[in-house]
Amino acid sequence: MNADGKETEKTRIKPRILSGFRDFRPEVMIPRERMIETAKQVYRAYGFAPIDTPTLEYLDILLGKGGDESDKQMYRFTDNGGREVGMRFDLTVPLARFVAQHSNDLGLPFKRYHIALVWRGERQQFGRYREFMQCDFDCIGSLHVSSDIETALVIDDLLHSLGFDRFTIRLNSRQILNGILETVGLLDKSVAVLRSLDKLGKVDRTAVIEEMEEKAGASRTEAENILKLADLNGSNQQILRDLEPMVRGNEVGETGLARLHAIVDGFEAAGANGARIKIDVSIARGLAYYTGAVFETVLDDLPGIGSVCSGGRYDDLAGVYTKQELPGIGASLGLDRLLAAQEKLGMIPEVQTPAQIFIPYFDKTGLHQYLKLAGDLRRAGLRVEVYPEAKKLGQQLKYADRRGFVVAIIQGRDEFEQGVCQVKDLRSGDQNEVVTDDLQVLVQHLNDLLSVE
RNA sequence: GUGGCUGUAGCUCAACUGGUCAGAGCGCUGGAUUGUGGUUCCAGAGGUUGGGGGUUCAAGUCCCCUCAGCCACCCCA
Repeated sequence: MNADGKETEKTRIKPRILSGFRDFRPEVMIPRERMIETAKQVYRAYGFAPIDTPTLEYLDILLGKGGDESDKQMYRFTDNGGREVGMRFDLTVPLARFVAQHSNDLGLPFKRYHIALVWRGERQQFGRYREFMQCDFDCIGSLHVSSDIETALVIDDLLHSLGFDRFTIRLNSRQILNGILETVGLLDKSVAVLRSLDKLGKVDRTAVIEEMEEKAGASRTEAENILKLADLNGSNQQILRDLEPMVRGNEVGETGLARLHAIVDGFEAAGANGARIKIDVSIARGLAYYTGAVFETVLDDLPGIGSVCSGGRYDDLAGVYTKQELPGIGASLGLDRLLAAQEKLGMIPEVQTPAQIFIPYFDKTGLHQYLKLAGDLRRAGLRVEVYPEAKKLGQQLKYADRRGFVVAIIQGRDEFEQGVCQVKDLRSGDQNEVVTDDLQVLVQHLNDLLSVE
């Protein structure tokens, strides 16, 4: 303000953020952190160990690993030292570099999880952003189908632990697809063919055939033969039976079929719900490096959001970085898509505070006692906030209510004199007087209240 | 990256064919005799109509550019 009482002329920068990038307020960050924490717990439960890698890598490390598209979508620039660098667009390529660089120290098989941001210069859409978080888990160094089964189990476990009940893990095998393409004579066009095949869910049959003719140079008969795959229907066992004649005599195809069988059987044998996994021969996954099983997970209630957890097996993760052959399998949880889904499905409670217990700063002279009580309760494992000002009690309770605190502990002059406190359940409004000289009693009472959902 | 639709207070929206059109509800802040929230009542703050330019006597309302959001393609978490 100047002498006239008017605001001084000043060039203000309008606060704004880049398209496709986001700010996170507490009410979205709280469920976000919870989801990350849940994913970590699941990964750890299977023995996956955490790693991290730089967001920036030398450009040649990243280029050409995920196909032309990922090259195009990659954020890249020349750094201040004149180096060509890129921001990672997934966590698999950095993993490859990481394992190639440290394989001597890591030992195989190596199981890791990696939760971090990745960047893709793509148009934003619902559930799709330019900066988003991936939660990868991979097992490097084993060819055994056991890790394929485990991958399916982890996906199942993840979705379950995140509170989703209605979802389908779609399973397919690149080996089967390649086997069939080989017998048809289109193996060299596999990428284009599979890309078209992948669209079957969205586009109609004739459009897919036309695209195969156009982009992959397939004949109409060849295209139609491939599309027979999509006609396969029914139970997993039924599809497996139907596939058998289609791959017979082709080594790759037969191997793929046998492995698919083993995954389905192993999934159920481990105690998971077999109905949750569904062989779908039309899913191919765009990524070029998959060579075996491929997974894709769709929420039954929100299929439009796309896959929320996908991955697959690759023979040679790090061939461009090292002579050592490193086969592996893994998948990536789409945290941002799942959060968008939870939001849309009303699975996210509106809470703006991570604390449960609220202590109003009620009696002006009681600050030390409030702080002491809060400290005691925190040491007992509770999350507690003391209001920072001695405002009117009603206003403080209003604040607590809005933020979503569960319990308020009210103490004024009377309570201090009597050695008690009022424990108020902010959801029901019920209030009980509890003695404060025995902390255990109070903590027990609070835990009882908090355990009620 | 390409194409389409949209853009008014923090949020959801209103304002006839360009002319008191800058509003409502919710939210927010404060109050309704000094120890109790989520109900009610009162008051207040808050927008140069995303930004810039143009047409016009006059634009939120028409045109262009730009930014952002949504949708489709591409691709994918």
